[in-house]
Amino acid sequence: MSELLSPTYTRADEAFDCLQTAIVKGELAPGEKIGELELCSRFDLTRGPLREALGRLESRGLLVRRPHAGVKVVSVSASELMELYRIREVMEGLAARQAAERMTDQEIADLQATLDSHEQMIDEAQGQAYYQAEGDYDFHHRIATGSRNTKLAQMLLGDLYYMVRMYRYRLSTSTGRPKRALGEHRRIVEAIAQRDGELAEFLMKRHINAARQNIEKKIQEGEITI
Amino acid sequence: MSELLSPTYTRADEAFDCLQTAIVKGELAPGEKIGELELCSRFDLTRGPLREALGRLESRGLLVRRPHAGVKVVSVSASELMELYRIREVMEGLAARQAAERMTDQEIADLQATLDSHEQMIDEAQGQAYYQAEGDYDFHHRIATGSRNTKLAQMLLGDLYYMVRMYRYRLSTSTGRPKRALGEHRRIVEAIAQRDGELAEFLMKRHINAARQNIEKKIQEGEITI
DNA sequence: AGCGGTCATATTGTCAACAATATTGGCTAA
DNA sequence: TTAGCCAATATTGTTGACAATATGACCGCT
Repeated sequence: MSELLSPTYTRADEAFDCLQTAIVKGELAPGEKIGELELCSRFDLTRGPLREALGRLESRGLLVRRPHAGVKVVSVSASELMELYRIREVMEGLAARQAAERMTDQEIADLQATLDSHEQMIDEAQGQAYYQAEGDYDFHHRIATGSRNTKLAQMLLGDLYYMVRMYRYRLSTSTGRPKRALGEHRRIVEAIAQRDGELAEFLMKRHINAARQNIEKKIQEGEITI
Repeated sequence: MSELLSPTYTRADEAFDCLQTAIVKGELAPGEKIGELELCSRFDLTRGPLREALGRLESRGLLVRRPHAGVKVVSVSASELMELYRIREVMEGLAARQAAERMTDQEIADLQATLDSHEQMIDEAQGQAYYQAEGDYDFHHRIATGSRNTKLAQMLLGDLYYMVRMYRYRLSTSTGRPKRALGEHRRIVEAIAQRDGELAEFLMKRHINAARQNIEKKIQEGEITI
């Protein structure tokens, strides 16, 4: 974790980042009860900053605390994961619409460039899953910030994406349809480039809906289990 | 603040609630730099729990902290308030749709009953603004929880509503259109009662959009200032 | 007079000891 | 043998003191 990004990076920030990535990467198993002192020794922290970080993480819904009883990583059911995608659908739809209205030409050009590099990675077919997952994350990240809607970006980047990524890591599965997803990305960017917010919203909603159905199918077929 | 609601109500919880309501009610002015020790003496707390609460509040976007520099209540511009309504539009639209699919008949009956009592309060015309504001909050609150979408309800009740209410208090203005809003509420509940999720979503989005336009107009006319 | 640098101060960040409470194991009695 | 209760223990919640840093004033220089 880069201690040098911000000139003043407090221990609490460090604790927050460490715990968040640990939870997302599955190093802290969901449902597992975990003690404060154990966390302290593990991440070389003291309890003060740790507790402050725990408060933040609880507020974001990544873990739950019961007074005097300890803290455990939140465990979300398959149906709850589907609910997350429903939320993403409407919120990212809005983000796409506002991005179409507000992104600069430069940002749109950059976005198209990243799609090109994503395509190249997929064609080279090495480490597909990883690159596709990161590429997908990168794409949605840019749309969210491009919406110029501070709170919207904050909610997407700070809340939803971390929970979704948590499952990406645990399932260690990308969408499983990289080419198709890339095509959908391209059409969304096209709509944004044409400043057609309504179309961008529609396409984004359909894109996320497709991803949700894809995962739902896999769960029902028993390919993946939560 | 009721210390008896939860059997174990920690100081940090107390601090969190106190500060949140103080911010929402405008007792802590936006932009105002405020010291920790001042907050401690004001709410009779010690710095440990206070800092934990500050972390939570920062995570929720109600205040910002700069290391070694202090904490100040977030100040949101008029345009940012409008952005909040855009988010509400899509999220509460989703909530209404899912509520139509999932609320129990009993819950729907209760919802209709609350609308009746709201109507009565408005007709009696005493303390219109207050009751209408509370009634409106109550209505949207029930829809959010009725969606059975945990994360959605959490984001609406825990994040957005507090920020919106913050402005309600500061402007000390309800929507200014109680009768009309009540009629819109009724039509939404009708759609929910008929289990017509699509219609409920449409009506809810239009309802919030109307509220947004109403506030936007008032701001442009200079009736209210932020 | 205006500007830059330095230092004192006050405030925040951090830490370690103390108090309060939930859990767990054992014990007793039915 | 099992159910319920009680106490010991370990963990969390809280507190006050210590260290580090940003702010603001003062002074000297240009």
